[in-house]
Amino acid sequence: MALQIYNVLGREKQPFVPVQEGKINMYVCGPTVQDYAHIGHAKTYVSFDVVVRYLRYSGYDVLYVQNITDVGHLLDTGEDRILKKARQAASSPMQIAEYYTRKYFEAMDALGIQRPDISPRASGHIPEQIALIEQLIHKGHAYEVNGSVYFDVRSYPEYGKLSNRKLDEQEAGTREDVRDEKRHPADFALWKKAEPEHILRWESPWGVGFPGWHIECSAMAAKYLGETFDIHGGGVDNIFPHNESEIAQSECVHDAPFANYWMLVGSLMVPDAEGIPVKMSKSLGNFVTVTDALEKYRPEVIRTLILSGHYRSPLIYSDSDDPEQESSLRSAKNGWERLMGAVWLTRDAMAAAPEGDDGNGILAALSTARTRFEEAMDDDFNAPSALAALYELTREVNTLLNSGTTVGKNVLMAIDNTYRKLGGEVLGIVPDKMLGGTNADREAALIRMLVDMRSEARTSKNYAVSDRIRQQLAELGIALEDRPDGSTIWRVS
RNA sequence: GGCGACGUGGCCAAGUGGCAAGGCAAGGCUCUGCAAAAGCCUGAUCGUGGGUUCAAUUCCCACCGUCGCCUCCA
Repeated sequence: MALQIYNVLGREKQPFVPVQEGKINMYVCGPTVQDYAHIGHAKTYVSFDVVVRYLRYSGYDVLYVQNITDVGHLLDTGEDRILKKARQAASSPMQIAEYYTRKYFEAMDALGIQRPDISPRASGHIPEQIALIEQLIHKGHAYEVNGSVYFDVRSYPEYGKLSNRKLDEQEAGTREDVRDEKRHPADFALWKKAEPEHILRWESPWGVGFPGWHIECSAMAAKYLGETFDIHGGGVDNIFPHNESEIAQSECVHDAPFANYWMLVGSLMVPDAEGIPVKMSKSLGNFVTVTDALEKYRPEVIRTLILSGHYRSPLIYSDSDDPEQESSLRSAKNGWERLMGAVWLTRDAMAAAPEGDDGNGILAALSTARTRFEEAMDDDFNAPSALAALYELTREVNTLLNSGTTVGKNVLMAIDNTYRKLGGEVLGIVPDKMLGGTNADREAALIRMLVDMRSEARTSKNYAVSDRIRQQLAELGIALEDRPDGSTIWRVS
């Protein structure tokens, strides 16, 4: 089956047809770098990471652009967020933005998210934004008032087509101070005049000021991907006004469709005091940073959790050390460990396996798994269904490898390759190696040595020694498992 | 109030007009020096009430409930 994508523009699953055959231009709204990245960001960016990985796996040449918004947005009070933060920290705004930009990349890297091909900064594209605004004014879609420029929503009849909103049904804007300047309450700022105390400021044809929130995405998407590109992604919470306004600006400037397919990711939810799920967000203060989550769980586990739900659905994030309490993370961890158990078993067996095709009955299961996996992913990137294909394969692999029959090296390599491709390359939940770091090989050899010594102790029924080795390794996070054939495998727990 | 999404076994979660994937948890079993792991077995009238149909969890209507957006948010 060919790739189908649920297009928010039209609200239906559609066959995917790129502008240029074999090539995909894709833009995803990035973060505003004004605080640490939390698990909510992780959900969105892991989801698109897997989308990009799968598209590449499918043979597409993908150009993936994700912006960094570092010019700040307006607060209700009219105060710039980054500016406010800078004042608190007594640093310059760009210093704050740079700090959180670095932290953002660190967090995403740690989650195994492949970097976008281009991560353009809004602050580095002020001229492009000004150029767009000038064109909008020239074409009658925007107007200038007192050094600020607003988009005239009534000049664009399609305004609201993404979020299904009608102008006359919207509540009037609440920002009293700016409402007077607007011709229509739904008009939004393209350029804002900077008050004297506002440090983030740039020269423009309308005086000193700073760009509105939505224009940077229109400017950078057009610059790197062209007037019309294939996929635009982001979180659903930005469907209005942000995404809607991006479309309006871009289509009015270029007189061409902006993005052909809109993919919006469901929000990450966290139970409140009553156990009712609410969106994780900075303003509610109910967020868990990526860094904190990674202190307790491996990145692959967090990815597994995120992929256990469809990208469009909200996902409940919960964790508790109390075994009686629900923990979606613990669930994900246990499932992931079972899957990885099969992977380690396969790789471990490879070292001593005879050449040949013994046990090649599993090849049919590998083929089935791959087919089911691809069918799931082709169907609007149905990761939970794809994951299920991997879990079913895992049962068959475990059965084979625990059956005591000989399995040839070629067959083991085929199994490993399937996990590497689907679980590693596409989903990013199957690491290449058990251990990371520069001394990984040496460490593995040392562990192997202890395992061998323990085996000798067991053979001579010196269980006091063998159990002590196992116990002490366990305390270091290395779990040993004795196999029916007398061998022992180890893994990081 | 407007717009949108959703309600599937204890929890999470796919899915289809025709006997309801998968994961976690629980119980039983097999294997085992112990441990661990793995495998097998056990469970759902798919929110409620109508309607369409030979047949609905799947389509339509109503209702109840939950969440999101409408203000900064991925």
